[in-house]
Parts: sequence; C-alpha cells; structure tokens
Amino acid sequence: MDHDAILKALAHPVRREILNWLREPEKHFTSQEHPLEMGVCAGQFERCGLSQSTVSAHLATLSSADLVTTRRLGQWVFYKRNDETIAAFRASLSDI
Amino acid sequence: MDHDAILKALAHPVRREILNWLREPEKHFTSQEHPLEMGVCAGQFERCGLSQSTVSAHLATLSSADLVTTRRLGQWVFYKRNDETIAAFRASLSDI
DNA sequence: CATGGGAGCGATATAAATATCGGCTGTTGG
DNA sequence: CCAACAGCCGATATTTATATCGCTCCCATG
Repeated sequence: MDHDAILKALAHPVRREILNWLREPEKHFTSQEHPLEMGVCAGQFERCGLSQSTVSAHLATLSSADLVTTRRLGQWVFYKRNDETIAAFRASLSDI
Repeated sequence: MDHDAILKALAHPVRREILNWLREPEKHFTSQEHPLEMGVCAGQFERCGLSQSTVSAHLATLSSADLVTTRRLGQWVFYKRNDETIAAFRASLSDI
C-alpha cells in the first residue's frame, strides 16, 4: 500500500468523485451497454466534463495508487473500486 | 432469401465446414474466452488453416448470403448459424 | 488459347477506445 | 521572481481484431 501515492491521488476532487461514483455503479452508470459486473468503462468517466486525455490520466493515477482495479477487454478498460486498498488506507490513517 | 448467393456460398468446403462447426459451438470452440452465447468470434475460424484475410472473406460470403448472423462487439465480430435462412433454403430445394 | 472468376496470400487500411506527448497555464515553495 | 509541478487540452500514438487491396494461381467456359 503506497501511502504517499494514495494521498496524492486523493488530492483532487475529480478523482475523489470517481471513487465515489464507483461505490454504487448501478446508480451512476445506467447508460453503460456492458454489464456492470465487469466494472465501469473508462469512457463513462468523461461525464465529469474533462477531456478524454485528462480523464485517462486521472484514472491512471487512481490505478497506480491501487485505489481501483482494472480489467482490459479488447479496446475497453473497466474499473472497480479497490475496497481492500481503501480499507487498509483508512486503517493506516489512525496513525495520523 | 437470395437463392443464388446461398448456392455460391455453399459451393466451398471451408464455408460448409464453418456452417457445420456453428451447429455445435460448445463442441468446437471451447477455447473461446468470450461467452459462446454471443456467437463464435471470427478469429476462431482460422483453425481451418487459411490466412486471416481468406477466412474473413469466407465469413463475408456466408454473411452476405445470410447463412450466418453477425454481432459486432468492439473489435470482435461474433457469428451464429442462421437456421431461419437455412430452413427456408432447404424448403426451397424441393423445387429442384 | 484467351479470359473471367474463385481462392489464396501478404500487406495495408480501418475502427474504436485508451494512452501518451508537447505545449500552455496557474499555483506554490524558495 | 523563478522553478517545479499538477492539471488541462488537442494531437498523435497504440493496440487488436477485422476488412480490404493488389497480386498470383488455377480452372473452366467459350
């Protein structure tokens, strides 16, 4: 668990919003044609209003902090919240 | 039902073999990572030993004769036997 | 014997989503 | 004030399966 990377990743409102959306995909991504069990498709997050390249960078930040898991299927990448890492991080916060 | 196109499509052993394989996908395409309910992925048919471009042409012939149905998902195309057309064709054979 | 069509191949094009790059801006620490 | 850096964008690269192109070969029909 890269504590530093996690804190940096959480230091941006859009990335926090993405993590929040991923708590209840079925509430926020009803328009997705792929089954939500596979995760949420990267393109779905462009609803935050930023460009594709920027969204891709935000997702990469979340992923390298291991706050999300990814699964590639062909041209698509699907994202899920990584509650394991998040729980471990939350636990480690008690040290602060 | 394009009688002529169907006869031309059936006039090649590889295309007939493809149609036969599609009668029981679960017997012949166990290696496919996609669910077989979506159909059989085009690339699977390269097992006939021909090149990708040739296989693609054979599949296009079958498809334009409506002997198979296709479903595209991203970069993949999935094929199913079109038993409806085949039945109609079989019925029309009684005219010969 | 010519020729047109079907079959085959390698090479290249296409398509679609995502990733990366280069440049610009705004902010912050020294 | 300057340097570093995060964020942003448009443009371009990447990836992977499939489609198309240009060419050759072979056979059958005229």
